[in-house]
Amino acid sequence: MQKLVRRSAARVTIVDVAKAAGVSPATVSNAITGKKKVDEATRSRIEDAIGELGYIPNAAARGMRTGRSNAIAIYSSMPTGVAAGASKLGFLMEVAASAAVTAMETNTSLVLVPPISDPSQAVRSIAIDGALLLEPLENDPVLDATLSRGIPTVTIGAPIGRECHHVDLDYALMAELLITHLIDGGARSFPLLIGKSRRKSNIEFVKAYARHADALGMTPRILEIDEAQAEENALAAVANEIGTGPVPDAILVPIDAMATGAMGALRQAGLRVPEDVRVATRYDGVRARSEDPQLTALDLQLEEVAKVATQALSRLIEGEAVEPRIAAPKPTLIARASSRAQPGQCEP
Amino acid sequence: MQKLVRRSAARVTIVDVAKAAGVSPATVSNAITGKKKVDEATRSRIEDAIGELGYIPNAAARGMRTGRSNAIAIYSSMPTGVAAGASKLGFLMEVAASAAVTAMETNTSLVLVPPISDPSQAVRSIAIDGALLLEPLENDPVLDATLSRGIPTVTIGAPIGRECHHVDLDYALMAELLITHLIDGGARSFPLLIGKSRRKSNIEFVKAYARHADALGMTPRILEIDEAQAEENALAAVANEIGTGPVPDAILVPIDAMATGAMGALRQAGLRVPEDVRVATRYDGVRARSEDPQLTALDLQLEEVAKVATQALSRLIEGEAVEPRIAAPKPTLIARASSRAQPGQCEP
DNA sequence: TCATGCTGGTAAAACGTTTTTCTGAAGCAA
DNA sequence: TTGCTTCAGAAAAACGTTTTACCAGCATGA
Repeated sequence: MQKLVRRSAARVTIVDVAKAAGVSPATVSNAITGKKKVDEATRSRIEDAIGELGYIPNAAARGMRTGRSNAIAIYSSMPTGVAAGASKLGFLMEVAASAAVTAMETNTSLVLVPPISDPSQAVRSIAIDGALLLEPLENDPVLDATLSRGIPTVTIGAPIGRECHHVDLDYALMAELLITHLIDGGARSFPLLIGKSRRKSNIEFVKAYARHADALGMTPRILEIDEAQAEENALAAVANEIGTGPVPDAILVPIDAMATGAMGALRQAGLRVPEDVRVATRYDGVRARSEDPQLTALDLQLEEVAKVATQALSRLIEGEAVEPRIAAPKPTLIARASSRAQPGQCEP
Repeated sequence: MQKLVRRSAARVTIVDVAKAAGVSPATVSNAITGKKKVDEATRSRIEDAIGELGYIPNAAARGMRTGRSNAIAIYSSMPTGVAAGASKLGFLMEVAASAAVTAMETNTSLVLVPPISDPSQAVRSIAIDGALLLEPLENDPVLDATLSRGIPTVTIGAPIGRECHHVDLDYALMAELLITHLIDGGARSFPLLIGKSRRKSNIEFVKAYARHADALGMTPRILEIDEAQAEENALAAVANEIGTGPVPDAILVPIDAMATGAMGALRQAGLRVPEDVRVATRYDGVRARSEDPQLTALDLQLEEVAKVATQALSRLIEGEAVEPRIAAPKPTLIARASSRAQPGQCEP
């Protein structure tokens, strides 16, 4: 079995090109970057030489001189239990895909930083011009790291207790859409399963839920779950909820990994969805769609969200003035079988 | 509305640290990288100084000197119609997620290169030590670019007509699993919808299909579709197929975007799945799971595939000898409603 | 005593660009 | 002629590391 061997490609540098074209390296640089005018004749000689020799600028050297890397990173401080999950897809990857496409428009590449290990470590020693950060925590360590290093940062979802450019996801509206949908369908007694970490999304959902519960005269049941083992913990919490009190007529469970767990608990208890209990979640990912029945969720327009975030980051990197708050597109409801209204449940 | 302003963080360099610790920059470098022994006392002085000053090595400068960037890129030459699609997820992102996690284990970050625009351009001017490439084409331009630059490359799925390290996805087995599943369920007349690009996956599926058709005495119907508009083209092709000939009892459509199109065509024709026509696809992504009924597909174990690919690339970058062919984990069938056997279809 | 080797360290070169500063030539007006 | 400006380009500095070559001191062994 033959081994392939690595070619040790005696690198061709800008001085090789300069020699071949009979000019100085500075002129070659100017011809390439277009920062200074070079004569048409010399430019074409240079371009010929470049083609001839197959010259490719050394990105590291360029980056060292200019202080730019033409790369941005995307981070999530969500534990892998949520961010990854069954097929490692989800929120982070969906945003990343769109961000990568948008970044490429300004000749920037996107570095994917998986949500593991020491985040401040992950920020060090990666050459990036800026960072996108998903759903920051209060005192988010990644945000600490990027901001203290002076790296332009845009968070997706507002940060808590500090200033940072962010795309302001309208969590209040998300909660409103889901809660009124459940109520409109007849739900009168439904708990909220939510992450216990201090994130804007969790906080806003709790707030909206509490408000509606109050207006409805419903005893609020807020089950706060550790996101690290989202699915298992949610399953246990729902099983416990069902076992101890009256069976709820619906469950609001924004985080999709927890929704999977909740569905599991309902199945185990022999409860039918949506006939006995109706379920709604927030993120319309692979989990929501592959449940049986499929879960009602929101179209968060993540593609657009990622796009505006990336564009804002781009401008920030260029040193342009950017409003700290960037509006996000409005989410819309995707009603699916899991929350279909049940006849006879509709009166208050 | 207040504007946030970028801090111009007067960078602290290795010579600042050296001065503070009363040693030379070389010694600081040695202390950090551990490449040469430095006395315990001096090392701790250096570490104190680093902490004090908040020194962070400049990745670009380091990269320029060492020729390493500690980053790998992942490319796909699939057109966006397939690689991206409805929610921009899929094959590429699933592999990317796992690759990112694996890469991080060797302190390497992963650069996500979206499948757009000029691929050879995308390879230039990104500082990477190696590349992963999904399902290469014959004469793949990305592969041309990386190999000609001497960038260590591992493809996922074998390349065609040239040598390159690759994880050898067992397309023949994939085809076998799906085809025998359909046949075992009673299918006797089913076309193959496949991409027309020259990729190992397409070629192997055609080969296996032809072989089975021959053994079965079935007239082979191979519909080759342009992957660029996969969903629309597949819909049209299936609509045409149904309209012109006898209605098939199944459809084999490996590429998930095409499966979505096929399902659409069947719906429009008023044909039921699986009662009238049974459907099976290959990649078990969001498309397969969100169809109604959900599509039979394969568990390709992409997480593991990405892991072994990334590890092999890692070794390649380190200059270790790596076998050109890396075995992939075996795919398994995930039978779902879309291909459920129909009573009365089982006799030949 | 001398050669030898080890240890912990330094000075300086090197990496490949971009940027700053400088220069010579040409053009033009007074 | 002189002085001033513009232009295309060159020389050299600079970016922040790592690496190479070297050195002084000290121990070791013959």
